[in-house]
Amino acid sequence: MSIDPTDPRSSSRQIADALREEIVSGRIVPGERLPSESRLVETYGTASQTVKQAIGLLKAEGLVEGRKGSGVYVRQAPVITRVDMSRFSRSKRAAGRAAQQAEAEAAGLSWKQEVLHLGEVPAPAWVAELYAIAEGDPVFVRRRREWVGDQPNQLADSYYRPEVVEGTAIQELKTGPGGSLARLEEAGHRIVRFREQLRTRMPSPEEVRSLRLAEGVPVVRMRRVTFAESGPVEVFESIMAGDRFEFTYEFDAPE
Amino acid sequence: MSIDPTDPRSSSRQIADALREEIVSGRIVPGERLPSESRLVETYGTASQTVKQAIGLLKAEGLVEGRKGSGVYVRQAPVITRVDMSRFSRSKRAAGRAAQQAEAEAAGLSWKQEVLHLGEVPAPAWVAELYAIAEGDPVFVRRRREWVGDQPNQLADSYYRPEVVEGTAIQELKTGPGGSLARLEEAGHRIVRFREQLRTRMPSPEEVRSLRLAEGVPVVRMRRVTFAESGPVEVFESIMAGDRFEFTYEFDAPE
DNA sequence: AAGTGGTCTAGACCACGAT
DNA sequence: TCGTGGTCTAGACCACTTC
Repeated sequence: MSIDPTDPRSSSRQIADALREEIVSGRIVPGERLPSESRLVETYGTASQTVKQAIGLLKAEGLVEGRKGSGVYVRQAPVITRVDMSRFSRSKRAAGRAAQQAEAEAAGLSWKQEVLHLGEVPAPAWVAELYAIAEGDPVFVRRRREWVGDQPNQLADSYYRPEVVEGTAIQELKTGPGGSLARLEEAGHRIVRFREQLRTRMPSPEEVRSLRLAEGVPVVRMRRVTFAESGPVEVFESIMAGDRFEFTYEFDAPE
Repeated sequence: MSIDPTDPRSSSRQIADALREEIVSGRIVPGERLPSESRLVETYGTASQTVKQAIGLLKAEGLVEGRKGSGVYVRQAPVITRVDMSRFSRSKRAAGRAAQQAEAEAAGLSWKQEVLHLGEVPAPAWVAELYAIAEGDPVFVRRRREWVGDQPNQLADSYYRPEVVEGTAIQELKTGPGGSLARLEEAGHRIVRFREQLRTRMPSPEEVRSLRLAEGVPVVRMRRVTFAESGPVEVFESIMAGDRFEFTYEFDAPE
């Protein structure tokens, strides 16, 4: 229970490893407090900075989180939103409320979308490419933040060609029953196909703030293209809290 | 170009934000060195620890990496492996070499798999559930590490029911042309469907070592079930370097 | 040999939470 | 009021790279 100077691992690493072992073995359970910094300084006989660094390693792994004035706690597993292909089914759309909303409410959690921006912006390069327009050409964007319970879950941007959303509720605060896809279909764009692309990375400080991310939590960037028979009708990008989503895709063996 | 004590941001945060701005604006390009710590101490008039902490923030974001004895450098964008559903196509399998290998070599990079373990192990709970056997029942596992160029890319485990792989090359170091799926089909298990599940999180220290991950790089955990008509014939789990993969799925609009 | 980042010491002060 | 983590100071030593 003390630092071994012959160990090739640094002191802070030895302390971090010992604490991690306490956590993964279940001796300190999620929600429980770690020994206080001063306690750990006594235990290991190092400077307080060394203990702080050890705890910093565990924070960066997403294992613990500090609450100032209170202590360092083992993080609880968050509620996970399971995302799969069925969320776009026409039948769910017909049922009115958005699939994600129904899912959250079934789990006893509230669900809401907060509209952050609504209007025309210059098309980013990747959006322009998909719509075969020039970068900077005007596109209509719906930018919103989704909440599940009292936590922001994702920052989502939907881009449309202006002529496609002209006169539809997609330009309004509320898109109405069935959401934007229902409105697109009403406007004659029969939805036939989706393409989703996923990446992960650490968040920017701005994203940390906006999604209230704990330290050591990555984000997923999802980009989606929604195709009607005529071509892409919706281009979507979302930054999602990496610890609150799981993605499932199922497909037949291709020839 | 100095610390503003009236700014609500901490000193280290102000320094980190200033350096990040230099990076995202392109004034310091990928591969280039940040000003040295002592230089930054002069510039900002803080203690060296404060500069170290600022740089620590940028490391945790995956923006920069330290090379000891040399400096702190802006990270280069790594080579990205694009993973999509076509990698399982029967025609590619028939062509012999694994799809990922062909892709890497087309990009001028070597590709190899290093077999880490081969043999029976007690089934983890999630594997047992998929195979409808008891946790701890024996399953045959192929554990390997995949390299693209000189970098390890993923740690992959494939689990099989022992009677399925009995007498096949799946039990050997080399599974032969077309890989394990080709062998399963030869053994009469016609592959009909796949289900993939993705999550992201920060890596354990063990994973950092094994995948040679830089600080601030998350991992993706992919789980896959491969179905024959009779049911699951391969259960797969991979820990993938989050900065070296992009996942694409395409599917028809479900009813 | 000089410069670099990585780690550590031994303190200090502050804002905040719990009591 | 006291304990807590978060931030900072002003150094030190080491391993390593570069020259």
